[in-house]
Amino acid sequence: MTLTAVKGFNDILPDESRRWQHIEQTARRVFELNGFGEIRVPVMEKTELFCRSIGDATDIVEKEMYTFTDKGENSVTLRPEGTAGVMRAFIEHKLYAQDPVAKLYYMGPMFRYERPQKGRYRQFHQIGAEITGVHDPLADAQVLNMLATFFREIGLTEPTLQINSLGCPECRPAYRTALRSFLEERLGALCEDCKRRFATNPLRTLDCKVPGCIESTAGAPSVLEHLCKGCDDHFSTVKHYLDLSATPYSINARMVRGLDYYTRTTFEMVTGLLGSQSAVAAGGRYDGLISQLGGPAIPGIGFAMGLERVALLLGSQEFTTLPDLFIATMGSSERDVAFSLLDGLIKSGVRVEMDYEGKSLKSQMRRADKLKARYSVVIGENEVAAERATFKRMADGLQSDAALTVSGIQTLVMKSEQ
RNA sequence: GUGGCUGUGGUGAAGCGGUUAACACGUGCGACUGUGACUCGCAUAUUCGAGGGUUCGAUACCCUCCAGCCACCCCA
Repeated sequence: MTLTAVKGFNDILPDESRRWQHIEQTARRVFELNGFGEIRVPVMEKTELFCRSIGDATDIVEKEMYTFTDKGENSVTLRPEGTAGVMRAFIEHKLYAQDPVAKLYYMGPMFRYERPQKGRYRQFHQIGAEITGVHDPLADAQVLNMLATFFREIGLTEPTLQINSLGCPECRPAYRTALRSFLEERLGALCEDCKRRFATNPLRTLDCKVPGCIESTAGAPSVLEHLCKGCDDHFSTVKHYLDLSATPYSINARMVRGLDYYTRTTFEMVTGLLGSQSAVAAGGRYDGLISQLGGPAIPGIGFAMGLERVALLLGSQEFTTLPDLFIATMGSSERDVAFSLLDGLIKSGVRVEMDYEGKSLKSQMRRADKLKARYSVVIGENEVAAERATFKRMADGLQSDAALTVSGIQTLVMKSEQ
């Protein structure tokens, strides 16, 4: 093995790729039904965009970005997430000017320089959606409901919705202070990581996995009890709408997000089936982000889901399409007829296969079987002369005679579809 | 960035100092010279992640490196 892919960058082979297409198509259908339109933004942005949106002090920006200087001496970065780029485009094209409410979705590769592990790669893929311009909790509820619907449609019951509110710049500082003084008293009992978190990001101690920390922080003050009137009302209304739309959820007051821009509603779709990668999709409200990026003071809410993780949850479900017909030929003179048929049938929407290399009939039949073709037909001199052939239904070996023409075969194949 | 585990064919793997590197699946061809699936036969790793070392001899033991996986950190 001389030349291999870059660490953490994977090839998606056809079988896997079909599973991905199924996920993408389902997302498109559900999102479009909700009135979202796809936006396609570049995979690379100016580094500054991510520093200003995600937050300079976050791990993503500090140590996980693919940042380099291009030939024009500009610092550019392969996008580590989607929202920042979408919001940059939103502002750049003044989308708010033509419609106060924008509903956008996107899908594509993201890049983070992390140590690869199950469900986490350096190039990974996300499908995300954003609503901008709506303060009302109805937007939160629609986004959450849409996400839940997506998972239901894709056939998964496993990831479950957890919601929380992180408050706003009004009430969060007070909560931070309260939490900090609570932690300060138990600092000795916390793990090394949590001692560090106490200084850098005290909220993070709440989702530490070390048993000792879970125990010591059990009685920690809850964000939800420190919300200001506005945030509290907002959260209640979100819950109200979720109940109205029968969207199942649970409240997790210890849920923390890794990006600085989140305010108020935050949420995750979590699973216990992916080891440590429990978050399959996550997001939240970001009321300050757009203005922070130099745009108008417009609120937003959105989420992103990890395609690799959804694909893992779908497991080995197959999404292959099988050939309708395999054409076997006796000799080289029949291959012209076969190829013309193949061409005509494909053009009329029939999935056909034939042998490429003039192999023995036995080999061709074996291949027909291996490809799981529904029908097979053998074309020899007699068939060409008579313009009729015997078609064999592979499943049970039943043979039937039909015209050796595109329309003749098409009817035969279509007829047996029901 | 830190830790643990693992590296034998297309795949799953046996072998743990001297073997034709077992077996199974897969793949190709044939038995059936105009028909697949079942069965049977043949073929399919000059080589055991790479480089050193120990030894008469190393896939096996030692060292280094590399890769993969999983976990931590963090995150979708």
